[in-house]
Amino acid sequence: MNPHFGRLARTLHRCTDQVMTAELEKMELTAAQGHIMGFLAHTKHPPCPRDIEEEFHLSHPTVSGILSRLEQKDFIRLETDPEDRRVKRIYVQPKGEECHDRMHRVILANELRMVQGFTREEKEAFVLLLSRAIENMGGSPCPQKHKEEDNS
Amino acid sequence: MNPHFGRLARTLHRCTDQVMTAELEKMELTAAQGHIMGFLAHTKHPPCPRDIEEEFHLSHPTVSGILSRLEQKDFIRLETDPEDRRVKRIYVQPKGEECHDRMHRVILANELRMVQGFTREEKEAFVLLLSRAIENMGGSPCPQKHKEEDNS
DNA sequence: AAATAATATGTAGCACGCTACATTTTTGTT
DNA sequence: AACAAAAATGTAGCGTGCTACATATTATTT
Repeated sequence: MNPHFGRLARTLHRCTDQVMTAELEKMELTAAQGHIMGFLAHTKHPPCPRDIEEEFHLSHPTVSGILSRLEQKDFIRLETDPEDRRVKRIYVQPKGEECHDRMHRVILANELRMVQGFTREEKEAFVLLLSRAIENMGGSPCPQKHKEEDNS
Repeated sequence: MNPHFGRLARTLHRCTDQVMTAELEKMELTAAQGHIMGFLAHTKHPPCPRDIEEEFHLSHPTVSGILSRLEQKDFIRLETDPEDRRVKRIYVQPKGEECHDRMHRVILANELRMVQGFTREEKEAFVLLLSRAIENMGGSPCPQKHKEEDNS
């Protein structure tokens, strides 16, 4: 019998995604946008789209789309870096700052809800099993770009 | 410090999805389409789109889209049920039958790959943890309708 | 210095997931 | 029988994910 791990992973993802999106609706944010805003809350130096790609293992067109929607809604502003005119810097706007706290609470609440009733050992096991499964499936969907290796 | 269960679930889903899609490419199928073809291989009575929705916990427009793409590519044929003209019956076409074996092998291979190196206990634990997490997040993204009696 | 490679981003086009609304057909009520 | 509710599917529109190709800028080689 096959336990359909793939299907379980997909279902879990979609459940959390929809719960999250529903809770963020009042903030005019989707789950994907919310996660990125959550990440932006902790960064000191304004990151570039590339940083988001690596943090979330997303392709650059995906990141590009989410960021431009966030910019349209005035959560962030994108500006070309004068130091290196290839990269754009992501500046969180006042509207973005305002939602950081709620954002964080929603993300945390969802994490807690997901492993509700799990013992500490089960949580740890879950993380490990998920990570190993991800590793088995090739790690990251979008290939790591410049991983500097020692080619002697 | 949160272990980002949500992010792990999403990453795992996307990894498996992409691996699967890559392997099915030569069959002109995507992962989503392949899973549905795999399901159709086991059904005796021609199912309706509604059955797919429940089996995979998908919304009906999603199923509708995938099925029409499968029909366009001649893997299946959709026909109105004369008994109840609201429902459509899904008939697997020759082209669909042909790929069942390969389909099955690819799905199985991916399941095995995902839990490669897992002990039997770990696999069982993984299924349980995933299922419990899904349950915590509300079970199924699309609300279960009503269960149907088996009268065949 | 000029050509080439690498890097960051933009755009087009598609699959798939959703909600919301519309349509058709059956079923249930009155 | 007429009307309303339920059920299955269709359609529109959007967000998110991808690949493939294009562009701009910087870094490297020659």
